[in-house]
Amino acid sequence: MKELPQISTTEWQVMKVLWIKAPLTANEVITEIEGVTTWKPKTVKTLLGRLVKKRAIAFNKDGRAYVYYPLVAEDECVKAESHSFLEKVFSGALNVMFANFLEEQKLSKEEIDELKRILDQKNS
Amino acid sequence: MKELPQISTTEWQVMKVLWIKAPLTANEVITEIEGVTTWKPKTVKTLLGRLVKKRAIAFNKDGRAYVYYPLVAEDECVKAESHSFLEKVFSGALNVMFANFLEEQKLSKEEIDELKRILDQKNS
DNA sequence: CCTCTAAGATTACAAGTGTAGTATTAAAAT
DNA sequence: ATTTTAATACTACACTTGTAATCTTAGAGG
Repeated sequence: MKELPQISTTEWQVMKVLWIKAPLTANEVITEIEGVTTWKPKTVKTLLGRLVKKRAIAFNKDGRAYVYYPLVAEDECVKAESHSFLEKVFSGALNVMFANFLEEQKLSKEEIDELKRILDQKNS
Repeated sequence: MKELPQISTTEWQVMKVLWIKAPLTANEVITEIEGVTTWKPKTVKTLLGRLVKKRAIAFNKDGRAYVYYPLVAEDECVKAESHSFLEKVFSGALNVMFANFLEEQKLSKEEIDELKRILDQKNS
C-alpha cells in the first residue's frame, strides 16, 4: 500500500479523465476537460505538471509530446477521499452519513431498490 | 437560503463543537477541542477569528471574554459539503457513491437494518 | 492606583490552490 | 537551412490553510 498524494478538487477532474481514458496526451486531456470546464489549456497543463510532481501520474514521451497515465489507483483515491470526508463532516459515523444523504437526495425507485439489493448482499 | 462560507477541515472541528455546545467562550472551545486534537490554544483562537471573519460564527461580549455561537446551520453545511464531495469524487452519482461506501466499510447487522428501514420509508 | 494576567488583535510564514501567462526549444514546414 | 509552430518548462500571483507567536490592552488583584 503506497502513500497517496493529496489531490485537489481541480486535479481530481484531470485524474478522472485519465482513469477512464489513459493513456492520453496533454492535448487529449485538454479536449476532454474542455467539455466539462471553462479552463484555459495552460491551466490543464499546469495541473498535469503538478500531478506529475506529486507522482499521481507519469508520462512517456512520444516525440515532443507527453503521453500521461495514472500512477495511483482510482479506488484507492476514492477510498481515501471518502474517509476524509466522513471524518471531517460526520466524525466517522457512517450510518449518520447515509441517513443524511438519503434524507436530502431524491432517489428513483430503481436506485432505492438497487441500494436495497446491495444491502441485502452485505447482510448475508 | 444564505451563502455559506467555505469552511476548512480544521474549522469544521471548531464548528462541530459550537453546533453541539454553543454558546461557548473561547476557552471553553479550547477545552473541548483539546480532547480531540493537539492544537495549541492560539491555534484555536485563530480558527475562531477566521470563522468570525467568514461570518460562520459570531459572539457576544461577556466582560473581556467573547461568547461564540454559530451563524450557519449544521445541516446546511453538511449538505453543501456532501454535495461538493459527491461532485468531486463521484461526479454526482449518488448510487455509485453508496455502492462504494457499502463495499469498503463494514457495517453491523443493526446498521444495515437501519439503513434498510430508511430506504423503505423513502420508497413509500 | 499600579501591576500583572490573560483576552483578543495583529503578524508570521510556508505550502497548497486556482488560474493562467511568458520563455525556451525542438520539430514541422517551407 | 531558416522560419514558424507548438509543446514543455518556468514564472506569477493572490487567497486559503495549518499552525502558531508576538503585541496591545482592559480588567483582576493587591
